[in-house]
Amino acid sequence: MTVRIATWNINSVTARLPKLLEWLESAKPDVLCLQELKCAADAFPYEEVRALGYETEAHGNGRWNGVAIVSRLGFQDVVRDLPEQPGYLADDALVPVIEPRAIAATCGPVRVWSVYVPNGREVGHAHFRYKLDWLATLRESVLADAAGERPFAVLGDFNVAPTDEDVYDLADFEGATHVTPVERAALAALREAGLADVMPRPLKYDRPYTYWDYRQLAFPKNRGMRIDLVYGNAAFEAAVTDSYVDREARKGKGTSDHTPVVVDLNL
DNA sequence: ATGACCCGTCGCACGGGA
Repeated sequence: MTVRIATWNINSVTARLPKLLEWLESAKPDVLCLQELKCAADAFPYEEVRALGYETEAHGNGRWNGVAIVSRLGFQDVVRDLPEQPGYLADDALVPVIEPRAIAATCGPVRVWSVYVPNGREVGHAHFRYKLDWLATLRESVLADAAGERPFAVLGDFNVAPTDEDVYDLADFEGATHVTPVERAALAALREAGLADVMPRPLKYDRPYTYWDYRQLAFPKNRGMRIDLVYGNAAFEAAVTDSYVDREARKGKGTSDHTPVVVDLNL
């Protein structure tokens, strides 16, 4: 069977609902991993998505973060949060908060995690340490599936550009997060656990960027970053027939600042 | 063409995004 899997940081599923429905109808993914829902799980537009033939497992608590898996292949073994997922201790908080940044499910022949890795804010910030801890915990969480025979992938907004080629101008990122050796080492540790970076085709220009800032004409100027990634195990990678970044979804008004990454599989 | 930030919020600016 052919299976189409995609990931999209949608930057508010409420604000993006017309775009989401339009994209589901045109791209027809079998499984779509979403990040940055910015809504509570019970506020997800389940009915509108169901009308197009999809069920949803959502994990969110309101204002920030939030992840979901939308599937027309059903759900088994849904897991919310990474096992041992670290929380974030904000400056004015007494206890760390476990944020809704990860959800896993088996959909038909494939198991996926939809992840929204912490941003890190600034190198040296407590949020940066949180980001590294979070990625290390992600690695521990996927070891068994990564080594398994079943097609498996981690999809989402990793908030790390894996190589210098994955940002429009390295000089603009001097001292910034998303490109540091320690963040990239955390991705390398995921690959060493048995996951491969499934590289998508760009549909225009030479690099498959997935994010362009809203400001300063970043999209028309193609000042982008590749930070939305698909990390698949050997069985997943062997089944890939195509992968591309759907930059069309970034055009016009009322879009997310990220655009979907699509992977086609023959299983 | 894709055009100079956008999201949610007990807001009337601000934190967060990257």
